[in-house]
Amino acid sequence: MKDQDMLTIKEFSKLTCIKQSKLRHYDEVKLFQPIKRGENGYRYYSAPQTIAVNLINVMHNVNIPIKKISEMKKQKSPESVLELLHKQELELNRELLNLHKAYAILHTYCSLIREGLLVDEKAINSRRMAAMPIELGPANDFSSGYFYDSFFNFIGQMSDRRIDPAYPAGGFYEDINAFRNAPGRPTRFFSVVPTGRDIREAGVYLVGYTRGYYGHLGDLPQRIQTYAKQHGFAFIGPVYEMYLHDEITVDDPEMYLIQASVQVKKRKSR
Amino acid sequence: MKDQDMLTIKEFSKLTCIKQSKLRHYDEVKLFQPIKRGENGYRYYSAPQTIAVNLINVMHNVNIPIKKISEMKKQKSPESVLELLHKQELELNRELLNLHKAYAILHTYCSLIREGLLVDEKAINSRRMAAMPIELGPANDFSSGYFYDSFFNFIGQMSDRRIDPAYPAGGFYEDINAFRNAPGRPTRFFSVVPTGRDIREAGVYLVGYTRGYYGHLGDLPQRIQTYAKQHGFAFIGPVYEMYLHDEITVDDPEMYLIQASVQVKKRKSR
DNA sequence: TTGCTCCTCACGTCACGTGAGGTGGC
DNA sequence: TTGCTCCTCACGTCACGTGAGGTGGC
Repeated sequence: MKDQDMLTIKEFSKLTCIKQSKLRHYDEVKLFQPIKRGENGYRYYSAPQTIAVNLINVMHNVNIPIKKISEMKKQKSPESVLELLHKQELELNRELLNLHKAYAILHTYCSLIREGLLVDEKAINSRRMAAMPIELGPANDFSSGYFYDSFFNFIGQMSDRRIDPAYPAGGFYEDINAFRNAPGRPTRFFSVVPTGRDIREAGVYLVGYTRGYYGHLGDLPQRIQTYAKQHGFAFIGPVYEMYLHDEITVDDPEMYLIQASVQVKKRKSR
Repeated sequence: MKDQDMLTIKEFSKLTCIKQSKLRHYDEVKLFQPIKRGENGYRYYSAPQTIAVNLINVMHNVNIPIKKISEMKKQKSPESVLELLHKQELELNRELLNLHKAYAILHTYCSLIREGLLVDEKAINSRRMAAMPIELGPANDFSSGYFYDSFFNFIGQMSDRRIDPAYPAGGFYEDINAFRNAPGRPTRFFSVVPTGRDIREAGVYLVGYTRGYYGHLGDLPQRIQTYAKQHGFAFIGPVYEMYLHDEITVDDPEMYLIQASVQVKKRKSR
């Protein structure tokens, strides 16, 4: 016989939006149990239990392991529950920061890929670019003959500075000469990270593209220089090398899409 | 023989901060594989692989299932990757909102519990209270004789208004008479939710406490009235009933900590 | 030889989800 | 009897983590 005050698992599930299988599991591991079992084994829940199970479910949804929540229920006291909840508040804050970071990483990748899709890769062109925060790594030293020593050194430094290695990386050449003399061997590496302490200034840039494997810039430096000469541009400051499409988005390593950008000004006409 | 350019699983794991067991698992399910296997079965990774695995790991950390990421790698093209990443951006946004909500819920509970710990439960006292956002439910109808019908109706309404049922609930009495005449049978229920459209106004309140099960207010209404009379307070507006400690924090149902608050003003002395 | 790293099973674990097969009340 | 709900196994799954037992290079 069902009591007026009692709810079957179906009713309780509907009221709390928690699946029956989850409620049975909660019962089995003693995280949250019905107040009564019928003679036929039926689970019966009471109305006020919705309050408790809702909070338990929230805690569980934010990845507090069942064992921790169970402990809380055993050590039930305002002080201990407060302590656990407060810890979880702090933990949640950390998680939120992590998710924001992950969001920024995905967003940055999206921007690069999208830009790559819009590009006319044959042409050099000049255009205004907005400022872009980056984080510059240490000066590279390729004397070991092993390119990736420098790259690993860069990754290590970024890690020391608490910058996630998943942010897209690029190459920084201190000026057009460095770029022309050793394309693919940047003066430094940089991360494209919103919280970066450095910046690619806003301004008018010459922007060119090429396809090729990491560091294989082909004739891009020459094409940029020729264009500048023909159109009366003088170079200002560093050259930035970025991979709009790389092994994430393209199968053939020779088809990665590389962008080089360098700030320019109009040469005074005589 | 190890190639100069190649990294063992240990080195690669250290560089990427991904555990060896995780890398082996990624290999097994073909999510991410070393570029080469030695004759002895050793896994060898290349330096540029750190870039790809970092993004994969980020995606995986934000709960994109391995199968989805694998699909992406099979259907590799800028357009399809962009689509997936963009979808995940939106998904992440939803998740962030959920976590913020969970944070708000935990935070609200912490506040209530903490307040309960500081309380002198015997005494009535008057003090300034800050404004508190709440969301009022529909008017209760207890004529069915079954108390929880009203409560379920309230929960249903909150759910319709997209308010998480895990926020602490309380009772709202339209005035002191409703409170005195039917303690435990509030005019409405309310949720303590930061985004609530209603408000418990800032002002001077008489605040009293009692211990008991949900709705068992004992002599609290009388104690509040007596205090008001003795100290020359007149009541303004509704009475709010809240559970600072409930089944989450206290074992014995008779020891739940109930708070009642009602705004007052000084009666003019004659 | 000792230490260190690597390997492959195989099994454990966590929190359920999913049938299969059977019961019980209107 | 039909439909619906409930139950208990038992097994599957997902993403690893954890040994056990063995190999291979300096």
